[in-house]
Amino acid sequence: MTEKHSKYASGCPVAYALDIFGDRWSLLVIRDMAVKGARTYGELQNGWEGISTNILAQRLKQLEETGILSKSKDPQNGRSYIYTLTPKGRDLAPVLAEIALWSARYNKAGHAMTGFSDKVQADRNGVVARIRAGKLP
Amino acid sequence: MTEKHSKYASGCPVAYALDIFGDRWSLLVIRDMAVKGARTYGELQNGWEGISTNILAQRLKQLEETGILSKSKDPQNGRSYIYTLTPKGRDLAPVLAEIALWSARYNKAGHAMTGFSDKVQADRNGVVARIRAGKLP
DNA sequence: TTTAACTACTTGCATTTTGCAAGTTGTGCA
DNA sequence: TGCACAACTTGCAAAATGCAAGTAGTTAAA
Repeated sequence: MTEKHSKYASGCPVAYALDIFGDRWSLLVIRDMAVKGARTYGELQNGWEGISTNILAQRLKQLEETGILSKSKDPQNGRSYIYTLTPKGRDLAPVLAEIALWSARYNKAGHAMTGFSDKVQADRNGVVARIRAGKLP
Repeated sequence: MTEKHSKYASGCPVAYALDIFGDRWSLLVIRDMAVKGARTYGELQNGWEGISTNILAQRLKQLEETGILSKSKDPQNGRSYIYTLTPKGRDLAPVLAEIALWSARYNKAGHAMTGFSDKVQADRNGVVARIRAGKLP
């Protein structure tokens, strides 16, 4: 990471948020943790389409620095770490939910993965509440 | 533009959305149009912190291609064009609103600009409805 | 108790994207 | 006819990204 983020801070709430997750991968990392329950580096890396390992490491570091997630040693497995969303990270649930609703409306092509869109369409508030509580949607 | 978007399409709704506005500037362009009523190239360029002119042109083109906005000649001024959000673009209002709510909660530093956060906090659904209707929040 | 395998990264380098400054095109106005 | 405005385009340097390979600490097997 060369920059410390917040190059563009302007006081605008949208700009503040985009400073933190306004890139290609950050929200996907958050989604994988919130929606799919990914907790380790390996789960995040092999979870999907394919983020480069160096970019994943960089994003995890940034997201930790900005308080979206925290990192701790796995008590069960000494060679593994566990990444967990903080309340600040889990509170992005409504953002994920609204994005999913929007995509469900306009992406007529296949909606695959976890059926997250379906869940949100069926019970948006329940999904948000569960993620906020640290549970799977 | 070198890429035609959708490099990462995976069927996931979040990934679909990020293909369209998952970068540093797209959502800020949409915000300026939806929240601040920006309609011309010049208004978008001088609106804020400073997007490069070539990047702005590229983003407008991509957003037009993906159906978020449309471009037409200004009947009042032959040397100007008018950019307008489509329904697909205006339907991003809930995403903007939730981002603003999240930022209002976690960005203790100054919230400036239009007071969008305040409006959303006071009347989220009203703000969303007005943007969806093509009006200012 | 060496050896292999796992897990989480780093490093180097080529490619792509971004940002900045300057230039171009097509009106409209004096 | 000349100048200014509005919307871009172009060229190039800087930064971010992607890919492949390598490193470090830990565990588990031989």
